[in-house]
Formats: sequence, C-alpha cells, structure tokens
Amino acid sequence: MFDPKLLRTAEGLEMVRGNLARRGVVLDVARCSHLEQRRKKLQVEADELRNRRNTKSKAIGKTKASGQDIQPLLEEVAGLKSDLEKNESELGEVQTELESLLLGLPNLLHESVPDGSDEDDNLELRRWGQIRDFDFEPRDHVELGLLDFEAGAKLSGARFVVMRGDVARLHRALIQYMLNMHVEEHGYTEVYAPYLVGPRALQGTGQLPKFREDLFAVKGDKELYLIPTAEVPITNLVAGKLLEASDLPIKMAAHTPCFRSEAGAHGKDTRGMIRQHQFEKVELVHIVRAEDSHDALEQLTGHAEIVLQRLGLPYRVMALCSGDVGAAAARTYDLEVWMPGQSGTQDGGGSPVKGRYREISSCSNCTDYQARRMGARYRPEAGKKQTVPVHTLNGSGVAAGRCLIAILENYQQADGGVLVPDVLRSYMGSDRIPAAEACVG
RNA sequence: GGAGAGGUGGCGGAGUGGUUGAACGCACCGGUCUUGAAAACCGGCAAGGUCGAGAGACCUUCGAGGGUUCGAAUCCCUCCCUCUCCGCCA
Repeated sequence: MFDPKLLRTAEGLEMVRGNLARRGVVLDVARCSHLEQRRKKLQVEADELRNRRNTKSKAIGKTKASGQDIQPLLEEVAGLKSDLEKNESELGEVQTELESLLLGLPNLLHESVPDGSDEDDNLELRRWGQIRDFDFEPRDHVELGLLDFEAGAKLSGARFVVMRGDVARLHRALIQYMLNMHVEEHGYTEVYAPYLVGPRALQGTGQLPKFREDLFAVKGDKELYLIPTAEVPITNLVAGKLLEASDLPIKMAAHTPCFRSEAGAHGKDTRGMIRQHQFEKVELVHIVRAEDSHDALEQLTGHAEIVLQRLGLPYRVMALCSGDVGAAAARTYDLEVWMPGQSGTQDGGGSPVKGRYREISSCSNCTDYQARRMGARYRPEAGKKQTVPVHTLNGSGVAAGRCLIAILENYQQADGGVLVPDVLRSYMGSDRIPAAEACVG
C-alpha cells in the first residue's frame, strides 16, 4: 500500500485519484474522506477516554498505597468504561474498512510510466541481438517434438509438461547457469526458501487479498498456497524488520518452481510451453534504500538482459504502460525474447509473419508498496530515530521454461536438432541435442 | 505422535497486578581523552499514531486474538511459532 497519510488531505487524495486513474482504477474520494474523518474523530475521542481512565487508575493505585478509601474513584471510572467500549468498537470498524480499502488499491505509478490501456500500448525502449535468418521454415517448440505435453496432461491436465533426456538437462543447465552468474558475477546471495507460503506473506507482496484466484491453495488444516513466484518468499524475508541503512542493498537470487492457476487466461496460449501451471524461474530481489530504487531497477533489468545476451537470444526491452503495470509495481520493464516459431502478425503488413517477441522477464520497482504491507523499514541515518519503508524490487533472471523454448526455437537446425548455446555446453557435456524421432525424416 | 520449556526494545536478556515503556549488556549516535584510531569514561538511544509552529503532551504496542480487573508484560482461555527430550521418518 502507499502512504495512508496521502488520504488525509484534499491535495493528497486528488493526487492519488489522478494517479490511480491512469491505471483505470477509480478511487471513491468521497468515501475515503468520509472514512478518514470518522477515523480521526473516533481516534481522538478514544485517546481522550483512555487518557482519563489511565489517569484515574493511577490515582487509585496511589490512593490505595497511602491507605485511603478508593471507593469514590472507582465510581468515577465506572462510567468511562462503557463509553470507551462503544467508541473502540466503532473505531475498529472504521479502521478495518479503511485498511481493506487501502489493501485493495494498487501502487502509485512512477511518472515515467507511459499512458496506455493494455500491453499493446507498452513502449519499446531498445532491442538487442540479430534475429536469425532461417534457410528453412522454423518450427515452433511444439513441432520440434522434444517436449511431452501428452504425458503432462495425463498426469495433471492441461498446461503441464514432461521433459526427458537432453531437454530436461538443458532446462536444468539453464537454471544452474543463470543462478551461478547472478551469484558469482552480480553479487546476489543465493537463497532457498519454501514453495508453500501462508496468507501473510502473500498479503505482504500484494497477491492477497485481491488476486486469490490466481493462486493454487493447498487443501489441509493450514492455509497455505503454492508460490506464484519466488518474489513472495524472498521479499518477505525482510517482513517486520527494522534494518540499518548500512544493511542495504540486500540482493537475493533464488531458483524455485512457480505455480499459477491462470484463471483469467482461459484459451490463451494453450499451445506449447508458454503458459504453464508450473514453471521454473530464477528470481532476483533487491531490498534497497528509497533513493536508490530507480537505479536498482536499471541494474536488475541489466542483470536479466545479460542472461539473454550470453545465450545469444535476441530480445527487446519494454516499458509497461499504465494499464499493464502490475498492482504492486510503480514501474516495470519487461524483457521480450524473440521466438521465431511463434505465429504473430505484429510486424505491420497484414500478412501473417512468423516469429514473435514473448515476455521472458518482468522487472519491477515496487517502491514502498510491499514494504508498507509487510512492515519492512530501515533507518536512513544511524543513531537517528526516523525510520522509513525500504524499497523492494524483483525481476526474473529469467524464466527458465520460456527461456528453454526460446533456445529450442532460435537454435533449431534444419534436421530438427538443436544447437546448445556456447555458454551452456560445459553444463550439457555436448553441443547439440539430436532431433526427436518423429522429426527425423 | 508423547513429555516439557519458552516467545519482551535493532540484538541479547531481566521483569509475575499498580509512578515499569520496561533493569542490565551489546550495537548505534554525541562528547571527553588521543597526533589519529582503539580502549576507557560521560551522555543519549524502542516503534507506530493523534494534537502542536515548536518545546512538548497524549494514545497504542512486551508472539496473535479474546477474557478477568478501576488498572495486565505480569492472572485466565484459544491460537500461532520456537526450543529440548523420547518415538517415527525422507
């Protein structure tokens, strides 16, 4: 959530309303200011009542100690009790309502975010790499026959896959390669964390209360959810902490599976391995000082880009528009990798073109939004009292499943085999994945 | 699964109904000393909120939530978590 104090002044409210409107979110200004006024009035009254009660109770203690009669004081204080109870229950209601309203609102957008309503309005910032010119018709990763979607479906239904042999190994190699790079070269601490988390963690990063339907919940006596991204357990490692400025930045990298219900994506990307209920990802998380977060986003995005560069995969960097930035983020860069086998029509012209850029990493600056929700703060100046929320960032570095199919499609050979990118050969022990049986001839 | 112990400030750790928001130590900040640093010594130091120009005043918070009481870190109940021992087990 953003700073609740912003809802306490007319200027603040107007600023918030205007900012949220860019996302297409309508803020009920009247309701906010009404709730806020009630909150203030009730809170001041409650404080006053408690003050009187406390003062009298202390007097009782003293009077009793000096051996005098406390009966008159007891009578005085009796009346306060019911007033206070009534006031407190009302205040509780108002606070609960305000809090749930606040928890349901997205982060404020950074001024640099381009206006737009959906992904079509995202702004391309730059491209890297040379798109390969095929001397044969490139297949998509499904046609290469190296992935067993039927087996996945047999076990678990749609949007699951089974990999075997060289492909399974390539997938694992990718993960090892990425994680090693970030730890050894980019200064991240490797973290292993739970794949099942409770509701508090999910509220901290922003998936709850609003996006429950995107999650897989586990049946059992505990309320647990499969993580949709390592961002959830990793970022929440600083939940409830008061850090020193000298502790920051904290940079963590983790490889985890991710589980997503894809509830809102029926019929979308049903072919192939693009959109799965379960996929692997190497996630990068930064916990930084407030003034550093915009630089950190550039750095984090750069770390994800290097992965694609070393793998020789062409990509472009997109600045997400106001309608496409996720709820927790103030600003997001997506990395989209070139997939020559995907059908697309995006290169103008009208006639279908083979090949398409697909999201492979999403790097976000969540500013203080998650930090406030999870109570993660730091002291800007050692020895001083002031504390402020940390800024949190996360990004995929990168999604392993999509990266795998990008390699399959970009490095495919005429015979249906796939060349292994140079940097992965030592992990693979070979430079080539042979064509699947069905593809040969 | 059985038996027991415990959750207190940034950290460690006292505190069992009333001027205790909480001793003490560490860390941190300021100062003295020193050519400089360290050590030593002196002083300061919980967070969140409301009001206030400010000094400051007040409220809340001792795992979470209820309860008892004029008054709860302290007593009672429920839940969560941690630790120790035994059993079981990857």
